[in-house]
Amino acid sequence: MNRRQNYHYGNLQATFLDQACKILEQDGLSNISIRKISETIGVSHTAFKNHFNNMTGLYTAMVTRGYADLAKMMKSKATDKSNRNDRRSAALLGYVEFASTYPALYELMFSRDRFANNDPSLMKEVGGCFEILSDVARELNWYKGLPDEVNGKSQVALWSLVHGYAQLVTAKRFKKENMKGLSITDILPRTD
Amino acid sequence: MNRRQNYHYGNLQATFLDQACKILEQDGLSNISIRKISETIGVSHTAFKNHFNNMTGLYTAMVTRGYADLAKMMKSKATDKSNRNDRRSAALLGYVEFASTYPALYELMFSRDRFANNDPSLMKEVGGCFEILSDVARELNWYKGLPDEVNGKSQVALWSLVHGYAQLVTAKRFKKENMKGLSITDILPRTD
DNA sequence: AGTTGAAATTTACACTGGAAACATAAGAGG
DNA sequence: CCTCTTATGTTTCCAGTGTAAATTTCAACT
Repeated sequence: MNRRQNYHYGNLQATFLDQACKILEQDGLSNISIRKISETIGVSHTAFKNHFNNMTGLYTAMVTRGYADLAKMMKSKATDKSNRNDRRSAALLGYVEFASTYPALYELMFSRDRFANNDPSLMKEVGGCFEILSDVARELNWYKGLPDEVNGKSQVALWSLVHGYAQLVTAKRFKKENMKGLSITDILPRTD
Repeated sequence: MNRRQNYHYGNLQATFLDQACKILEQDGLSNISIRKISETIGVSHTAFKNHFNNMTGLYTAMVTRGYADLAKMMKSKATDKSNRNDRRSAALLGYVEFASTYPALYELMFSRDRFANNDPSLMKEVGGCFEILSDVARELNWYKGLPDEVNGKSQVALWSLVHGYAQLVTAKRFKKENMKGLSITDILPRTD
């Protein structure tokens, strides 16, 4: 592994994916480039084509891993909590922390024309995140009058709220005086 | 105006801005290019430098106009409504309609490293949008226990909800069966 | 040992944004 | 009317981008 005496590299796929995510956060979504990534690894700028077909393919892989990590972040924050209330708070805090830690990747994950939206493994990871949020939404039990299983209002509302909050915070769109000590759990509608 | 017999164009600034927004929606945020815009206008690809210094300058102008139009859209939908309840619903529906009509511009408006976040005229327009939403939030009167003027919880919550909803809808992240006949006004928390 | 196929390189190309020097037009002031 | 100045476009050039095609390397299998 990783010897690279002369030619072949050894697991370039994983290395490239790692480095791509690193440079993405360093330089921002609009300044990332394949040649830069390749150069820092020490490999020709066309080597990635064997592993990711395209720039689109690379982006798709990055986004896929992003959603997987997002799900992990939500779960890991929730594991050591004892009661339900703390668990769902933890999941939401994990969501926002992910976006704050990897803002450029988060921006990529919700960009419109860079990656393959219909990629099967990506759809699976997105579904995983949606499941977690759906569980939280079910526990929150908004819109008591209607069965959530039918229309999914709560899921839509919760994901909208947490995604909007996460992106607006990372984009610094809120005034400072409005954000003092505020967190995502503070703006959830009351459930009583 | 617009004669362009030989050299000078005549209000190239406005023309360039219009065409840039048009091509942005046609080709998507990651496929826009100055040369393409200039070519369709019939002008050299460096002519825009006199009006917008940079690509960043052009993006900043586009985003500024985007926020201005967003405010207009919210206001125009609300004018012909008689009661307060309909007016705030209309503003929110206008917000979502803007994002749905100009999804690429909306994506640009919330991107992180393309335009000058601290541009004065941009900040003014952003402030205008925030004001409208703040008014709606005040009328919604969530979090009755606390004075909204102090901590701005309602403002943060409302903008998070409507922005998240708008972007997730335009990015087609929700399952179809969850969206049947659903609109932004349906997922507002109850105020009773 | 020879063959085969995956993995990486080299080369070439069309496209991008930007800098710099130049060309043109319009207006101001004599 | 003439010059000077300034704004506005053009030309030319350059570094940097992603991608396609041909080529080279190397590991693994018969």
